[in-house]
Amino acid sequence: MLDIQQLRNDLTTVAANLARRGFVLDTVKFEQLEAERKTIQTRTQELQAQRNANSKRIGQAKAKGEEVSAILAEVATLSDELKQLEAKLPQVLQAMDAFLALIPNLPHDSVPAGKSEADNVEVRKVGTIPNFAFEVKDHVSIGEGLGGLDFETATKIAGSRFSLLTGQLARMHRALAQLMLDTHTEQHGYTETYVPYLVNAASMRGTGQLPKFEEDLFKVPRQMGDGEENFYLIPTAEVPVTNMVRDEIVPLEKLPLKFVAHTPCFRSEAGSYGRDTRGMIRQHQFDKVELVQMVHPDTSYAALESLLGHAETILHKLELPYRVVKLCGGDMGFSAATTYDIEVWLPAQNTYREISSCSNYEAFQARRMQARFRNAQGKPELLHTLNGSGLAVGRTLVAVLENYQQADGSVRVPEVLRPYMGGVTALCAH
RNA sequence: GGAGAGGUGGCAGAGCUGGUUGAUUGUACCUGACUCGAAAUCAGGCAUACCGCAAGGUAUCGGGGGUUCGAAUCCCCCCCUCUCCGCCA
Repeated sequence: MLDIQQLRNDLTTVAANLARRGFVLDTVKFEQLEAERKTIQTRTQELQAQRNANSKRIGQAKAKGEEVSAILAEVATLSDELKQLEAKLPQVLQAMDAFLALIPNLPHDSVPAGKSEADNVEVRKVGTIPNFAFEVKDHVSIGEGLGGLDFETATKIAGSRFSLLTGQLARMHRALAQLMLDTHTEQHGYTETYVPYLVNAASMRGTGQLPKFEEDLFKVPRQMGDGEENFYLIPTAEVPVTNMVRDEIVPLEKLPLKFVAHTPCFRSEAGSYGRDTRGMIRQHQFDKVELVQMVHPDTSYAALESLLGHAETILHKLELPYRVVKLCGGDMGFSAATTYDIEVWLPAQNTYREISSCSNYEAFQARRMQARFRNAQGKPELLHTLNGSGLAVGRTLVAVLENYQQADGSVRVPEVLRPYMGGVTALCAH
């Protein structure tokens, strides 16, 4: 959610900035809503003031035992118009709210111009792309060859876009998550958290998934008293973790807050039919270790760089080649002001694929959530929120399988992972 | 699932026989006085959002609806928390 003051004060600049990410702001509609709101609100408050004053007089008169019917008659003349306006005002305010809720965040000045993935800017390349003296296989062939990756059975159990890991692959998957959690808690100062995987609509609104992206979410209907309300399966741990501070005022000395959570993520992947249908790149369910920070506004860009570094550390440790790209305006997510993607090298695809996305949301989420801190002057002020994958566990497994594959179909276990896998040095078919 | 208690400002905690109560008080916090300095003490300030150049106004006492000229206070529905019983990984 953008600051409505900013829209009121400098609509053309806001519109121009939003255009940088390919969003066309309907300024006419905004001004219409704003004008309507203003007249109705002003008039309503005027009438309310009159009514309140009269009511007060009635109270005082009654206390003295005086006659009040004259004042009552006076109040009665207000009530019709007031009732109408009081009914209308919330409608206008809601319309404005709905309008604001669909406006994406303003891109930071440093965000490159561009429309799509193709316009993203490479920040750095790290590691050496491996040369294979044999024909590389993709993770599906490798996994099925090893016997631990079974899409057929997953499809029987659930459907397409699910996977089933068994034995040594399941263990490696777990080992990767452990490595990530241990690294972030022990070396990067994050607090480990265990969170709900089903959340309410208010939380989804807080981080920006609702109202605009409901079709991307899995919904779980739930009987609530007379009506029905939904639970939503989390598409990322960002949602429950960031919402920890919703409607909170964090004491200044507690900042920055840094949390890490390992959770499954559920995405309906509506609209991505036909994309990445082979393998475990794009699934309805996948595990991710997520880094979340809530920080003082002055430090959020420094925090973004360090958070990005924390995610990169995992790839260093696993010795996987990757690159960092800065997303252009047109490729950024709805709520982000700046996003870096980390893309890992996948030999079978002969390209880099996203394995992490690290963003600074500035106050965009905090404003929706009313997540604040008490500043040095003692006044509540909006926090800045950030998050990034550190990393997507399933895709990391894919990257390890493909980058560490050997001619005989076995897969070497990265050095750092071995302590988490009982000292096993290679995965072999048996 | 059954029975009861409760949800008020950063925190604690009044008010709840409807009227000058946006809300007593304590505490925390800020400013000033005193002090070499601090503590203690004293004086003042101290919720949020919105409208307004300002004066000032409006809204908000878990959420929603209702009664009323007027609701933190009365009525209805819902959510949440706590205690006891039952059930259960």
